[in-house]
Amino acid sequence: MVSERLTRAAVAERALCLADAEGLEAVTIRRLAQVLGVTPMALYWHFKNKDELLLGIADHALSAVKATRDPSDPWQAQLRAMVEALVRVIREHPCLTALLQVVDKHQAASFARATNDALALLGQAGFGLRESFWVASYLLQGAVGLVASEPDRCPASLTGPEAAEWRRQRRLTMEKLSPDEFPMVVAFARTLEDAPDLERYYDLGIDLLLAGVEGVAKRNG
Amino acid sequence: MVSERLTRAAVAERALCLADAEGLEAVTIRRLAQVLGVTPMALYWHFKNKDELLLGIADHALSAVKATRDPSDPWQAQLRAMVEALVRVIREHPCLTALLQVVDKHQAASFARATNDALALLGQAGFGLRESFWVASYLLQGAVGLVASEPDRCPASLTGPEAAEWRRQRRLTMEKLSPDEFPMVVAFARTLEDAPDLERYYDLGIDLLLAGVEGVAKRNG
DNA sequence: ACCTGAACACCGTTCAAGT
DNA sequence: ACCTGAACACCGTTCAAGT
Repeated sequence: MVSERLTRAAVAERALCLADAEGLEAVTIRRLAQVLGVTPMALYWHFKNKDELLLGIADHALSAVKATRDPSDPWQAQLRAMVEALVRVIREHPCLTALLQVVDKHQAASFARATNDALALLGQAGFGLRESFWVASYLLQGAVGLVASEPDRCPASLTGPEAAEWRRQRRLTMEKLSPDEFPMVVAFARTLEDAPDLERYYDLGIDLLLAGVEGVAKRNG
Repeated sequence: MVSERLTRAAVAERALCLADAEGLEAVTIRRLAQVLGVTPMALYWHFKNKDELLLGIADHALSAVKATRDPSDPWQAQLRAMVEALVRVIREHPCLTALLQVVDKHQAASFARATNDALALLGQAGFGLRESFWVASYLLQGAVGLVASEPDRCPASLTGPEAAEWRRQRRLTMEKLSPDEFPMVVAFARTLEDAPDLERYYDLGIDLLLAGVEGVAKRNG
């Protein structure tokens, strides 16, 4: 690998690619150093330890969250635009699902930015500060959960044919369950033959998240 | 440690305790073997590898999910009872938040049981099979997310005083953000002085989850 | 059937040293 | 300021061997 001068940003960018391609567990100090054409210990100059490196990757990835929303729109529409922007970025960088569970997100500037916008909007919706923060967490976790539970998602480390086999095995284990004990699951397994409509999945998911906020907001206001 | 004869269940139980007390990362084959008073390789007789061990722990913990619900109640009430039962168990075993992200849940019998019940109920609510499964995923991820984002939650590895210091540091980093750029976050940080009302947090969270399902169901029906 | 001992290829991290 | 080399205490896992 080419070994130019390292930068925090360059290291984070490479690590992000590696994590999206092969899963977060592929991002080891030693492996990443090898990809960067450098000694493992070189990374410790730019990041205090592995936790800080992971935080740097998350911060780097989350900085791409940009909601195009019209401040004159009602808060519901603006909130939806924010959630859609968030889901879009997490779909582009699936390693964020693992990353956001592992790192202390509140230390990332890009996360503070998004939280701040959400808090402002939820204030308009009639929530107090504490409630707003809880609702914002619900939305973030929901967005992460949607991508993590995306139909047919398999470990990032698998190649194309391996992934197909993985899905087949998954369907088979569900189909082989006792039809007396688990009739609904067995019936559902049969629907897995056809590829799922991902856009419908995400539309429903985002609807669920926002309908939750709107339902609770109405009750409050 | 006492070294009686090992069982799959006994190993899973011990591992669950260790994971809840010190975090899932404390559950290594070697560490667990030491706690059980046995050689690391002994565990490989009962579990094919570490993934299967983690699945066993999750299955063991999830088997405690028992919703007391009245079949004559409307589906909304029954669904709420199920979500409440799920949240209760995850709160009792916080390592489930990490565990359920890592393992292939659909291979766990106790998970199939809960999924089957949820699918039946969501059918009553007017959802098709595929949609029901997506909604069930939303609820599961939501329950996990609620516990994972519980206010003031800190790494399980920290002891009492360490946890307090961790929370103090966390509040300080948020308070020190630029009040011009992040006014809402800085204002929120000040509310962190008082201990949060966890029951209000979980009530709101569960309301959000169910309001989402009810809102989308109404639109469909 | 159930468990051990030794070995292998990995980790993250520290510390002294080089330029 | 930026990076290297050697070393330490950890991992999961295999394989042959013991009872």
